[in-house]
Amino acid sequence: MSYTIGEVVARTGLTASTLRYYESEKLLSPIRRDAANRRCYDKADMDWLELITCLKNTGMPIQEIRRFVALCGQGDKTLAQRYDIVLAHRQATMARIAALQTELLHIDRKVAYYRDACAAAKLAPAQRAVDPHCEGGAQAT
Amino acid sequence: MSYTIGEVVARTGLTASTLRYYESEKLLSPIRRDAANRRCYDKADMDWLELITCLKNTGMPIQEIRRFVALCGQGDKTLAQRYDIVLAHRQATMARIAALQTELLHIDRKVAYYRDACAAAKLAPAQRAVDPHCEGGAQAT
DNA sequence: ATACTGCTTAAAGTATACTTCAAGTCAAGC
DNA sequence: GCTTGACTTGAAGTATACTTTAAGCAGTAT
Repeated sequence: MSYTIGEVVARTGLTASTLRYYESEKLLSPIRRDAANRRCYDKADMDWLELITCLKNTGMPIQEIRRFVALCGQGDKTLAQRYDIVLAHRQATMARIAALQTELLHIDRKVAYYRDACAAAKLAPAQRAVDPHCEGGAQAT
Repeated sequence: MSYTIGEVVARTGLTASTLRYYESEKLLSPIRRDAANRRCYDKADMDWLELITCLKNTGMPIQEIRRFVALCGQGDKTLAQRYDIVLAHRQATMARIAALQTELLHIDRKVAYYRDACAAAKLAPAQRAVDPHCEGGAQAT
């Protein structure tokens, strides 16, 4: 069983151009073709796509994904290298999550600030200074 | 008390070019200059930089940061709009964290797979098939 | 005086990741 | 037979976010 590029578009949300681009960039091995030279994506291709999407979504650049995929094509002698890559990528992803959580606290403070400021503005309209480039007089940044 | 662009570079880790770029893109209001036309960043500028960096790090595009900053310069009449922006951005950031955590599970499985595969390869070297573009025969993607 | 360091500008260049375009092929439906 | 729609290609174009370049100025060290 296999899928046309249109079906893969429908299933993955990627565009056909992106799928061809990934193939041209060797993120995917050359996709099998039917008699009319149209791409036939099989289950294994879909699995690769899912992995590529995961790595891409977690911030791995195309170049490094390509490097990883290339190592996968070279057999068991590259297992250790691939292990190093996924391990480092897990660390990077955890670090990214932790960083976002820290930044989220900053954003939370902004949300609280504006919630209060909006409430105050409704109670006392036109009572506040207009300070160019600053959200208010005594703001906690 | 204020800082030269070099001091800001040292404190923030941004480059001088980036600082000038942010100013030219109106993410910062025009920075005050000394007698020799050199930029003097004051505490308020540093606070803005921190906020901009937070928004940028959490994936807000320059264009939207500029829009937010512009609203900040228009006084209390834009408080509600600014509240909407930071609220939406908090949602987006939480969604991003959740998505990363889901992807992390996928990566964790890869790490476990390679850990085992490396161990197995050491015990039984050269016993495994070389399958182009696939990490092994019975792999759980 | 001169060289050096740190800053200034506008404009052009770069990296990443696609996206769009133009022209063409193929199979199916009318 | 002819149109339509989904696909094909290589090449050029786009968006974002900077970075680099070239030329020059101000203040300090020798």
